[in-house]
Amino acid sequence: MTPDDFHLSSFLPYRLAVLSERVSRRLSVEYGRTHGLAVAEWRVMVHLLRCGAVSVRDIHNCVNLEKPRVSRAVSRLEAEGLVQKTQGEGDGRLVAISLTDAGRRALADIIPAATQIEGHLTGAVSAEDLATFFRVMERMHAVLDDDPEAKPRTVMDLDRDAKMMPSPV
Amino acid sequence: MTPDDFHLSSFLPYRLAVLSERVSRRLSVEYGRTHGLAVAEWRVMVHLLRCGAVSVRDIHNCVNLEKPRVSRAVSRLEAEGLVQKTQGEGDGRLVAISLTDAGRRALADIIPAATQIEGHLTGAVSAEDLATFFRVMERMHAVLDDDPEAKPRTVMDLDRDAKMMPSPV
DNA sequence: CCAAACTCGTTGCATTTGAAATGATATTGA
DNA sequence: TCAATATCATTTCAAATGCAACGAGTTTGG
Repeated sequence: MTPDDFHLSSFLPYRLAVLSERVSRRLSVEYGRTHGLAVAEWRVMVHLLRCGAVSVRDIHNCVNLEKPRVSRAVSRLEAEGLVQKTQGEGDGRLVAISLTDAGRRALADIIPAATQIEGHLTGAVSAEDLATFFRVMERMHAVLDDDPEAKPRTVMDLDRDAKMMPSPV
Repeated sequence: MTPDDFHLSSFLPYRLAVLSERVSRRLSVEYGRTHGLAVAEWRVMVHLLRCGAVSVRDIHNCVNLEKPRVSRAVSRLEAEGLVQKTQGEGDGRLVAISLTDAGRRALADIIPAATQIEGHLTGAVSAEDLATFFRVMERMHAVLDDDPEAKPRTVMDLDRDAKMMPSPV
């Protein structure tokens, strides 16, 4: 365990960061060039497509973005007419955020391109290896779930992955 | 391929980003709390441990950090006495950056802890699955290598991973 | 009924960030 | 030789980031 044997390029956290950042950048070239979106805005819009009118807090709890970041992303999207904010029904604090038609059109444009990029990446490996890949990712998440020093997963990520886990009693 | 079927939580780039960020954060709790280091500083130091006295450009080319970020990380490390800068020998532009004894001591302290965290993550899966995991990562990198829109890999990452690839003619 | 405690979205503020510009040095080519 | 070009590290500057604080609204408990 000599420190001298330690290589950054074979260190798991580093390798994850490098691949993730590279993939993320490649993707943002796509929706950045075509619609001027940044990562936060992309995540917000995709979430809205599935969940309709939701609050800032809800988005924050689902797509791994800090609250101020969601708030500002929504503001930008509203300024570009891709999203609309309406005062919440019962609770006066909540804001109901939803896609506009223009927003839906933008997504209809971007999602196929995003899916295609994902397809290029996943298409290079067998279905079996890909399944193993995601299983390993889930195992690592599970390790972090048990680590009090790690930040908890969002409900959404947990629910999604938990479906593949043995039911926790 | 209806856009409505699109789930963020099963989208590869998103999943990579979430896991990577979670792992990275967990790790930085470690070296942040014990030695006040940020990610950039950590990467710089680890690189110096292996490569001795090198230039800013060299670090930039190896550890996936923008040049200004390396420059600032080095300044901070120098201010804390973990690193020293000396004027390059032949070329007056270059700066030779190297670890101080205090820097080596700090690494001797941090690396075992970092390795342990990595071990927790990798220990949760079989060696075979882990090998598949890394192989899939390399395949995805290879896809991006062929994509003109993607940012090229650093020499170091490329060399490391290329070793596992069929020799390119 | 109302004050304390909580939750919501936003904003202030200090820090970080990266692209482009800068100043200094090296290299090239005429 | 010496201008033009290239490379190196740093700095500038505008934008992004995230923690903490805030004001507004809601719930709770006495």
